Amino acid sequence: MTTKHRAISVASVGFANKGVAATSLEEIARQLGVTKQTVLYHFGSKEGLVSAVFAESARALTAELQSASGQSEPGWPSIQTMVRASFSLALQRPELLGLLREVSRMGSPWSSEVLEIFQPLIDEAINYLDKGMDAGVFKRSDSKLVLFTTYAAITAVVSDTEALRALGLGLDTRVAVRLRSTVLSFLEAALSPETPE
Amino acid sequence: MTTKHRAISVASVGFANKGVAATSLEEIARQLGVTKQTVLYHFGSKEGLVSAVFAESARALTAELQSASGQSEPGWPSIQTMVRASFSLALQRPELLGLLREVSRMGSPWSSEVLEIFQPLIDEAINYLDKGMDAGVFKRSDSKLVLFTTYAAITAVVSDTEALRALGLGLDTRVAVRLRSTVLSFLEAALSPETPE
DNA sequence: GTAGTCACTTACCAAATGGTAGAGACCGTA
DNA sequence: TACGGTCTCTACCATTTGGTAAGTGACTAC
Repeated sequence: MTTKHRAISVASVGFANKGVAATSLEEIARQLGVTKQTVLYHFGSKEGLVSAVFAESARALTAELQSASGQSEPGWPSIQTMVRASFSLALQRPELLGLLREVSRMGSPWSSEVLEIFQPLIDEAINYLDKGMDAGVFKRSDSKLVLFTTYAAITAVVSDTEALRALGLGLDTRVAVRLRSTVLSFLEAALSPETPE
Repeated sequence: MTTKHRAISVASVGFANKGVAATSLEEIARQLGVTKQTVLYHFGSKEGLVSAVFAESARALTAELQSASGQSEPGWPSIQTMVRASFSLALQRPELLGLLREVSRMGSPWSSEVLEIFQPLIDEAINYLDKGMDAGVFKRSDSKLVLFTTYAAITAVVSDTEALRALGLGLDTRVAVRLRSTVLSFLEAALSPETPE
């Protein structure tokens, strides 16, 4: 892997965990085993590195979710598939969701730049839900806020780890599976037209 | 209001919105109309200011929620009361929830210091839910993760405003009410023993 | 063999940051 | 009037930050 690629990878983790402002070029360079100037050589400026990190992460994240979205039938099973994909992403590449949250943050200077990459995926999701509701496959509900709540719960599991710890839980596979069940129950209650029981 | 109090108030907003690292003493002082040294005089160091902000905010937040928790009967109505109180807090003092999330963040240096203030409130909530489940007032479910999901949804509304914007929503009263309904439906589905309908 | 490019270095620099030292203004008390 | 305490200021300081300039070695094309 080239230094440039490694730099993006290392910076992703730093930016996601501590935030962009609190992650210095020197710190990133040290982890790479090169000098700060080498990082600047590859990206021109810190802003250049930040853009590269966000662009690459957004690309990877959409690719991952996009590939999951085409895999199963419309209706409840495909929702399960998407949620499962999101949670396995949360465990395997937590920094992707961490960065998503960093950019979703109030007043983030990169939000417009990055979120427009996600716009198609978001629109697709909302459309999918709304059409499902029109067709009677899903119960009528507030699709945007159902999506937002799901987003919040999933990103929280990688970002709000201290809150999890305060509940006596750590971020591991078992907890992730339990939260996945909770989220799926929420979605089932919000979307399932029959009352199962 | 004294300069010290105003400093805490101004710093709260900065820390909640941009993060502690990205909010400088000079910036805070400028908003107060004093010099940086005046701020340092009152708190000794930036770390001192940070501690004061977190301590004061944690105190205000617990007080607010504590007072709501004693107001209504055990069971479903009291959950409604708590959720309503949280949402009105989100609209009226968003920085309190923003700071809570800042401290819940992975690897936050202040988490232990602050979250232990919340520990009694958290324990009380979990206990409340578990007892309700034992008594059959609530459906048996994963109380900790139900609480965590609710926390995630509520804090997201003040912190992930860019994500809300990407959904075509802004943070206003109407959206907050809609999200509150969504959260309450989730809780009702997770906790209500009878299947209403 | 030499010109050129790529990846990286050392040597600096200006600005911003948190922090210290000391002095002046105000205020109640003796 | 003098005194101690509180609050704020000006004047510095050391460190860290992102960034520039210039150079070195390796590898390639002609």
